[in-house]
Amino acid sequence: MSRGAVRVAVDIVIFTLREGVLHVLLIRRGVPPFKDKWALPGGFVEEAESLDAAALRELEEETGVSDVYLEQLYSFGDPKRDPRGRVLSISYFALLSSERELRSGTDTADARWFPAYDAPRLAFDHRKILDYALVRLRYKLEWTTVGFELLPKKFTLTELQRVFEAVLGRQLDKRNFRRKILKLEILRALDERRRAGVQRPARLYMFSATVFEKLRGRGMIFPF
Amino acid sequence: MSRGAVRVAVDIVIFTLREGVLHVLLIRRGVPPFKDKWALPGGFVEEAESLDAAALRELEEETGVSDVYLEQLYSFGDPKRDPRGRVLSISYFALLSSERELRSGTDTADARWFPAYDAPRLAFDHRKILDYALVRLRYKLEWTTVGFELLPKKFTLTELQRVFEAVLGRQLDKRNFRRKILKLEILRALDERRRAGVQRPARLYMFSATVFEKLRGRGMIFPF
DNA sequence: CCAAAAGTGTTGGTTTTACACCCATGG
DNA sequence: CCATGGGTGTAAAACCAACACTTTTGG
Repeated sequence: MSRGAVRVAVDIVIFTLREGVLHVLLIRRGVPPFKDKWALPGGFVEEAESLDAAALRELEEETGVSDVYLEQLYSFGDPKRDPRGRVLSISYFALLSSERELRSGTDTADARWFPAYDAPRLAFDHRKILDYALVRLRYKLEWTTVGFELLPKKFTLTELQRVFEAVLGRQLDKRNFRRKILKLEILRALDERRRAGVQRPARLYMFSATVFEKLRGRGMIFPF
Repeated sequence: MSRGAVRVAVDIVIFTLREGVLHVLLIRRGVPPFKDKWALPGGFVEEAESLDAAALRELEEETGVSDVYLEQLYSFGDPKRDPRGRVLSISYFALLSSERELRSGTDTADARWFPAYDAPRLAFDHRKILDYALVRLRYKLEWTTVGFELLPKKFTLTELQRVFEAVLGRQLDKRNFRRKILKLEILRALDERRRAGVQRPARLYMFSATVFEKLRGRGMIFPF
């Protein structure tokens, strides 16, 4: 093995919202090391594959979805992080909108959604990776538009507020939240409403990507 | 070569301030590929070395300094980014305080400081790395205390303002800047003054790390 | 007394926070 | 008519941006 030659894996922190709670997808390892322990989904980077491509491929393999929000997080390179030998982990985080239906095989005994703020012990240094992803997600939520990635295309303002609350872990004032979001002018109010039970139907909105650049100009998009 | 085995390099964007202008250290490559072209300092990660340790080692080799601000930036893994074969680049950025004296050998024909916003063509994908580092530095400057890393321990408010102006690339209002910085309560005013020419001597300040946690609590420290 | 940079306050506009009630709907 | 979540405004405080003159020093 020549100088600097190591194996490179991608590990993905896949977030979604279920019943208003932020969840993360974990896989139960079938082989040592850490057999039967929960771990982040991931795998080795192939020969001629970019890191992003490897992350997308793993994501597709685990969940059956493509075309999702995916962003590189951090690279973990402690020589002892994997007992099998030197494995570099390039971590990513992904956001799945809650409407997405995942391949069967997700959410079985060996692949389950866990509340992100209440995950079990994890293999390797995956706890560190998860914590890092949570920090990043919280910050990006407030400074970028990633929040929308956790929702279906059409959503109500209350649903959007629930996303913010689930990620930030605190309650927000309904009036202030709405004022702030609407002032950004990044939502398109639709003529549709959603009947969601016995109460007054809520207006639906869409994220309006055409004004994305507006925000960038105002320094509101965080370029990481 | 087993699946996923690649060589791993660290490349470091080393910033400093010279005469009020943000500079970056570049190395002229002595061997192919890109012989005689300017490139970011860097090198391969050793067998049993963490990524951070590799970056620190390279930094020390190039500049002779240790104990500097260093932070991982991003990992670039395009399979074609290095014509010699697959080389993953873990990029870092470092901030050197302007008082630091560097090893001789820095700032020679083969290692030179260039204005960061006016660097020559770079080898590999190093231009992308540099651009990324500049974006990151600008953001961190406004949301964290990294700005102090570019200054000596004791500095005047005007010097601090020059750092902000050099990085952000725009003029700031002296009164507003001072008010804002002082309100953070992260500076300790010293009893010393600096005589810097014919004019009125300026009060010296130190960064007061003991109040760092205050800022964190107020969400003012950006955790990347 | 001149040149040079240090130092210092006010005002108007915008943003943020805290806070409570009526509305539309289905059962 | 009741239960449920949808929807709306206002006032006080904090924050931000624009703006100009006096002070201290050395020569």
